[in-house]
Amino acid sequence: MSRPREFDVEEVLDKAVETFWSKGYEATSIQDLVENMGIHRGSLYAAFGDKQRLFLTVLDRYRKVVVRKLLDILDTDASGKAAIRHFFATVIEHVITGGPLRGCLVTNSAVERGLSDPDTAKKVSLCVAQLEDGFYKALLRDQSTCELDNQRDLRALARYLTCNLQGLLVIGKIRSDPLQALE
Amino acid sequence: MSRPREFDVEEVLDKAVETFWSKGYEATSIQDLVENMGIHRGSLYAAFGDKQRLFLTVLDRYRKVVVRKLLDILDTDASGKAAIRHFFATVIEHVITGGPLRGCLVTNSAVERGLSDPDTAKKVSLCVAQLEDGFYKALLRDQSTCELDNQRDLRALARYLTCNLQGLLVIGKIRSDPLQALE
DNA sequence: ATCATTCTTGACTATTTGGTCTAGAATGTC
DNA sequence: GACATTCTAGACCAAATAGTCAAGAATGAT
Repeated sequence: MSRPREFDVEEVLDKAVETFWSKGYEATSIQDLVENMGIHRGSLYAAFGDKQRLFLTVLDRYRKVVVRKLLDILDTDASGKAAIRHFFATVIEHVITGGPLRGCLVTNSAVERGLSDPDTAKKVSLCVAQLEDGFYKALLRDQSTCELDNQRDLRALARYLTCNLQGLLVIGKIRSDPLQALE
Repeated sequence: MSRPREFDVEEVLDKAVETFWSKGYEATSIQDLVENMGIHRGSLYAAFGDKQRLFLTVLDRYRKVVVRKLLDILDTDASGKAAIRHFFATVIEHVITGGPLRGCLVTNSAVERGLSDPDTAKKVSLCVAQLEDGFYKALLRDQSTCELDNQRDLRALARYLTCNLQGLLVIGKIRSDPLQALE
């Protein structure tokens, strides 16, 4: 009935993820997005709305792709301890090899925009809550197999791990040699 | 010999600290600074140079005032454990009562500008290194009084605490109820 | 093949950005 | 009090910003 889009939405969205991830929200101009996404201004606005809406869509995409992949590591048959160990090893690998120390889009967005934009804050909170829940469920497995003391407050432990994760992602942006930051 | 400044440099610098702290580098316009610092455009440029140089000066000021105050907590006669406990209690209090969840200027700057501006990265690294060293020295006290096992790698422990601090500051920006984030 | 639809394209606009400059006022020294 | 100096004040500028729009091209349904 009409002319179809010439670009793949998810494909260019991934380019937008990369751009915001590397530069942050404020430092990314529409021009940057146009160039990196490889589509023209008009198409961008037609397909994704304004910068703010695109950014929120980008956050969703990041959660569905990057965060999801991490959550899958925790959601396994292995022991919680092993899963959590694997999780952090992957994050560190991710931070190290993810090109120029760009950290994590969620963490970056929390710090840069969490205060000024409630919509961003909400999406960031969702990601963080999902991670915390992933830790919690992993810990629960260990408690059910008596690998973990029944008295331990798993919610507190999960929050503790989430906090450590955020710290690691910040340190990862500071230290050029991330191995130094490890232990 | 010449007309003296009508404003106190440190006083208006503190206003600049507040502004960058609350809004971040990119989101802060010269106009914001002019309004918040209460001096006029020309005076601002004459006294502090351009935006980038002002920001670096602001980082120094923050380190000398805010970070210094925190370091003093660690540098005490009390046991390392007590000092570190006091330290984190203060940080949390600081994050909670510091107005609208603005976190820590160093952490914020690390995330927002660490990648794109080497000068900022350097100043951020200095702050983080100072904090790590503060932890290290506190731990060293406990090792000398045999409160802490001689076998422990204090440098690793200090880095671990530094990482936790960063995580706490990020979580503090996300959670509207910081007590939730505590344990 | 025609037509309605929706795409792409790039020029366009109003606003805001960081930064400069000139004019005039206030000061300390002589 | 006169002068050199350095302040304040705010108009000014070029460039970049986010976002719009109109014209033409490509498509699918008929």
